[in-house]
Amino acid sequence: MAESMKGLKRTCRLAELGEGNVGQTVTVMGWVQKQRNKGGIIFVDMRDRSGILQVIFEDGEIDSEGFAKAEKLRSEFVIAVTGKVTLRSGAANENLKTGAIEVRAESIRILSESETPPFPIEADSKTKEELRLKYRYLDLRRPDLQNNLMMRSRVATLIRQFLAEEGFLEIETPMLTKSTPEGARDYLVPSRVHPGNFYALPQSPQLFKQLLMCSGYDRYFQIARCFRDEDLRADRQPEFTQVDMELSFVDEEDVIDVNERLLQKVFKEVLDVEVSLPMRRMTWQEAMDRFGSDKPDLRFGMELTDVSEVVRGCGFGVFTGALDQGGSVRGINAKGQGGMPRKKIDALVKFAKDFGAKGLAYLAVNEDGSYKSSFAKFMTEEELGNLVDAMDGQPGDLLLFAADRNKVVWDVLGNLRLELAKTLELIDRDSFEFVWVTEFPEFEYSEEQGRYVAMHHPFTMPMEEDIPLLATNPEKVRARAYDIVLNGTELGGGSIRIHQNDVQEAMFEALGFTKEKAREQFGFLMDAFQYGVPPHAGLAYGFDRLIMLMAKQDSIRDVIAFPKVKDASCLMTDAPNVVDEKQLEELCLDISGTSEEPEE
RNA sequence: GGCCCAGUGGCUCAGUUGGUUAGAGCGCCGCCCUGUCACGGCGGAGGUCGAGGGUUCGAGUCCCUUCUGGGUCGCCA
Repeated sequence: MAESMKGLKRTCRLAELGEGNVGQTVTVMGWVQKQRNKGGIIFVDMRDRSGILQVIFEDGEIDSEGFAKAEKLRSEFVIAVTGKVTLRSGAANENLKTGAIEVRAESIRILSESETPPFPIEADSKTKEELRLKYRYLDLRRPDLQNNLMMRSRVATLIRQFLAEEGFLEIETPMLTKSTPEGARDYLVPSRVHPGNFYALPQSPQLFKQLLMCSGYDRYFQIARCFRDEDLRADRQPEFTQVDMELSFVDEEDVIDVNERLLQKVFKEVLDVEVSLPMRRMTWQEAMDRFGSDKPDLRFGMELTDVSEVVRGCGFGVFTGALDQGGSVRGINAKGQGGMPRKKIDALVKFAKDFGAKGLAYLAVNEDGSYKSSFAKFMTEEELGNLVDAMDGQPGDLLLFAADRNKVVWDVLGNLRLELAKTLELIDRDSFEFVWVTEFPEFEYSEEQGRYVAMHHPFTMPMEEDIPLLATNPEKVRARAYDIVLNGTELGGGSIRIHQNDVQEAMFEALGFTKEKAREQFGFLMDAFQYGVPPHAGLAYGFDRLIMLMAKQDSIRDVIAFPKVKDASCLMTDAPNVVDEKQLEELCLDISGTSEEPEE
């Protein structure tokens, strides 16, 4: 039986009470975490988003009707209790923020009863995510998710506050916009008024924010929802949130400066973590050479070493073959892992193959200075010695080598480095290592499309000295693009934008766009640039990833209220789902070719 | 689309070389208990072993297919 809360007003949240409130009469409301009935005395732990508070019902102190209600309380009932805050006469509970006090109930109302929940509502849940997502509204009651979402709100507020103080304007851009086939797949929305035509949900507000610069808004930001119809990962959802910004009359240093101060403030105020400025920077080339990744995790070492010159001309065909093809031979030194059993090494080889390696050469330096190696027989003692020296191999070390095209070598060793760090527990979970990665390549070659595609996007300004290479040597062009990387995760990225027509045309040409195609897709932007465009630049953060890292979670699902699962469906709402025939007719959509329909 | 992992009472798990009636902890239900807070005591209910097929005298266990969820590669300008 649900009672009304008429005439009652909640005094405060549960865990906002403390020893300073002793003696006050309060009215508290919340969920029953746990009822402990000792016979003539009943303890009830109440829970809300602030925490836990113990309420005590003592026979005689509360009337018999009230005591009877307390007896029937079960987990997740919603109750209102009026009573006096007192110091506990029994032992304090040191595990509880409110552990020194309790509320002695004088009256109680059961505002809502509850079925037994399908899984316990508690921190550090061991329940399968599948079930928790089906009952997400219950999962969201758990303290860890509540803390994550409260942190998320706090960070969003701080970002708004900081950027407003820095002169940024928060401006919204459309959700229903135009499909741009470059990049990720779009989510499409059929138009009823224009049968056969589609809006696209934005992959990012990129073009609109550049137009806002054209319109003179100077400094814009938005906490924007973005959509990409690609497969999910632990850190990828089909809809996600960007902190998106764009600035006029600035260069890299201006963008980096304001963002470093933003991150410093957020980490200080939310986590009490001091981020020292300026943050480290490295070029893309350096990041790849040293860490095999454009988002290096700097919490540990184990850097890559290029041994191409050391092994050139040696007897091992795998090494020399890679060099002959224009590739490289690089290695990492797993310090002290020389005793790694063969089985584990084989697992590493398999791991490497998953990233495109044809194999993984290894050499263990035994304690007596001899070698155990998959390739020693192909090389002379001297060649081996030089190689081990180049890798700083000491007795007890395990040296791992990849030989292939640079891209494969980086990919393999970069991932191997992360894998080893994880299994060898080299990573300090409490440290936050920021780094700006700069001077990305402007293009990468797409085998699938048989042309160069923009690594960032087609409006990214090339480095001035590389502009002449656009037409002749696109793969050598470096972009004025920068990523902010935290602990091996790409937190955000941005670039200086092209604001000159001739450069933009050269870009489109390098990308294989015809004038017509460029006009068709980006005509409005090109037109806008005819009417006075300020030099501008910007950056966008993956907000979910930022919160995930700050909250020390492994998946952005843990910092998103209602996330989707791997196949982009929602276990709670069952979206996406079939729609009425009538809706399809209005949209002139014929789905008879699909086979997803239930059979019977 | 490929590869890997998982699926056994409400939850988390155990279950041997295939062999009686599939177990445990927590939760749930009932009774008892006036200082508990992982409360305690006594009693009890609750299982198509994800689904389908196959091998076998016999399948939770072996084989095939499939579903669900997770990780990852491809993909994600």
